[in-house]
Amino acid sequence: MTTDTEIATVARDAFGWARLREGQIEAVRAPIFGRDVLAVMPTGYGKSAVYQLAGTLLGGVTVVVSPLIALQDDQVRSLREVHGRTAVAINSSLSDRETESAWMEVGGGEQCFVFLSPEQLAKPSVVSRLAALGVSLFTVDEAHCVSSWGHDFRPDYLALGEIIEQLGHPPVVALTATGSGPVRTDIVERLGLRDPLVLARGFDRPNIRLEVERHESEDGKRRAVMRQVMDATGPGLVYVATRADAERYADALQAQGIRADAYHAGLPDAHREDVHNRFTDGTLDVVVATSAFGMGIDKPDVRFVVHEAVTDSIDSYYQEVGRAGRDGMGSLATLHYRAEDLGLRTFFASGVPSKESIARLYAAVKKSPSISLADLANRLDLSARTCRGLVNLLEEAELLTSTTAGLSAVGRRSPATAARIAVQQAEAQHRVEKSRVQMVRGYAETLECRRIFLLGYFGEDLPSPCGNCDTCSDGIAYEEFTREHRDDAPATFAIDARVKHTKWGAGVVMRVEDDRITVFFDDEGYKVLSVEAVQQNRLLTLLPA
DNA sequence: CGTCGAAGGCCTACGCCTTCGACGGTGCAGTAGT
Repeated sequence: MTTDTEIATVARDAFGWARLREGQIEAVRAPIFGRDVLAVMPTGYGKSAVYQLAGTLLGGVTVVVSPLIALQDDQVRSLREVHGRTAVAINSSLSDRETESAWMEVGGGEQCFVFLSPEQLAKPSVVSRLAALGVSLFTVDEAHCVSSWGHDFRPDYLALGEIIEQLGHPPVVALTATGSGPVRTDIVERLGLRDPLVLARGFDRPNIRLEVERHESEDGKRRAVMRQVMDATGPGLVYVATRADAERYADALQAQGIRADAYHAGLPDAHREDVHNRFTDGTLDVVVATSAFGMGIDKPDVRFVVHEAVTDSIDSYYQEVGRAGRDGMGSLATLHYRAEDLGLRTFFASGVPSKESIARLYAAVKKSPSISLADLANRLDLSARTCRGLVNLLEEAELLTSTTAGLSAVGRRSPATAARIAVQQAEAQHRVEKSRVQMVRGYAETLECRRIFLLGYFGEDLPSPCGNCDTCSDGIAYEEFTREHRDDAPATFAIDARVKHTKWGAGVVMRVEDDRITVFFDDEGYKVLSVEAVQQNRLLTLLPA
């Protein structure tokens, strides 16, 4: 185990870390031996150390793809100032001269970390520069963004797999703090990871108490949220669904003498930074935020995370909840649940592009094979982003391929047919997203132990009710648990089994209970089936793995 | 899909109700204009 010794030596000598966790060592070892790795580890576990050590050991250029410039700057500062490494972030905040000097530093011969956004990597000039230098390690930080943002919001995320190939597929390290089975599969597929080592560590956060409070009226919910935050002690986060709500609650809390402030993407950068800093240094107690507040927060003593509304998925919910109690001390996560709030999330999960726009784009590509994305956008008078989104959709529907040479159509279809297929593809994606919202409903309405439900969603089995959630405290969770673990439960499908449904096609068994079985279907998303119906009507057949 | 605010109706004056339309999240990059 020479390598483990080397890893430990570099950790100590170059970074000053006396001890590494077992998961970190395993994750570093993989790329050293040329193997891709997907590491799912909570913030604070030491994910950054994985690429920092692997990059140092491998030497040469380590690319780190990171979604936020602020995050990149933090990492660069830490690498340079604390650890004395060579590191640069290249993005639009740099002048032309600064960009050149940063590239000079990358090519300077020493081992170097280069932080880039996916948008930077979408530029051929950036990729060819990297290809000329040679890349030893390719890191994707916050890798769940590939899955959640790729389709429409930040489409350049979907091109990363192709970029990795263009760079000769150096070892890839993908890092994220969250990810259910389907999200992990999605990350592996989109990045084109080869036989990756998949590591998941430290999902259970037993010190966070889980609660759900149901509300009938909007007013009742508002009062309950206000009351809870006013009575709470210690720093905390309140997650809301809209910017207007963030400001409304922040104002109301301030009026009650609470040191609270709002945080959302509509506020000036300087103000956002100020809120972040005040929360970190303890002069601000409560941040009322949209989902914009999150990545990059590393405050150990957050005592509560209150959700004023549901999130778009359990993945997002657990990630936001995970910002509580990093110090291991008792903390509280409360979801204030109103069924009506699911509507907004379902709305965000809708919106299919028009058949006309797709047909036009497909026709244009057929007419000019090998057209570049930029030329295509120009010709159709679309924004680069809209164009990229449509191209991604067509690529996912296998109607277009994108190579270094440009775009070209696959097969010989009429624009109308292509549009019909692409719309079906988009609708399938939306069904999947809506089913993710429905799983949040499932969590909010479950009678069983909340933690068993959450960890089960992430593929981890908790052997007995946790004793630290509302359903456990009420005793309901134990009744459910006993009922579901009767000895006479009929044998069904195993977790992770690949199955085929008579109507919904192929899927993977996510969860098996006494009377229900949860399957994630490729084109439908999550579906909860009754075991009785499955058996009587032979709805599911086992597929070879 | 649901909520909120504006506008309009009611019909006697101020406020209450209904109806209708707008709006809702996440960030990069690059450009226009000071």
